[in-house]
Amino acid sequence: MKLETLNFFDKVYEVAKLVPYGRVTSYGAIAKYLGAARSARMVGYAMNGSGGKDVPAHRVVNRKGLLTGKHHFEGTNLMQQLLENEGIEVIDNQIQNLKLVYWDPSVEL
DNA sequence: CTCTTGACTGAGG
DNA sequence: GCCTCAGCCAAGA
Repeated sequence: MKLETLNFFDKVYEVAKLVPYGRVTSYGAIAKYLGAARSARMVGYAMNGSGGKDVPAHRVVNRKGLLTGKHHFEGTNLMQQLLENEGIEVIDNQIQNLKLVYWDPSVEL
């Protein structure tokens, strides 16, 4: 594929796919890793197109570990279910022990 | 080109 | 720690 095909959105998908099982990261962390630290919002915006792709969007939350994007999933608790299925404790859209499951691409990679 | 939108974030009170 | 405000920037109309 051409480099030009790797748009901001596509890069977001690539990084999202790199998130390990049972871990989560933030929009800002991904943005920073892509060199667009100020474009955290675009990361989330990009995830709109993650549907139909192999992107584990449920592993991407905001910096507080809050499932702000759960409304973009089918059910009302699908995102939380997926996370809990990976061993991540989630209570009321809030990830517990965030530090333990947090994964920062700009650090881990 | 301009204006709006948004799954965010950091700073200030 | 919580709430509010403003800046950020790419995409779509």
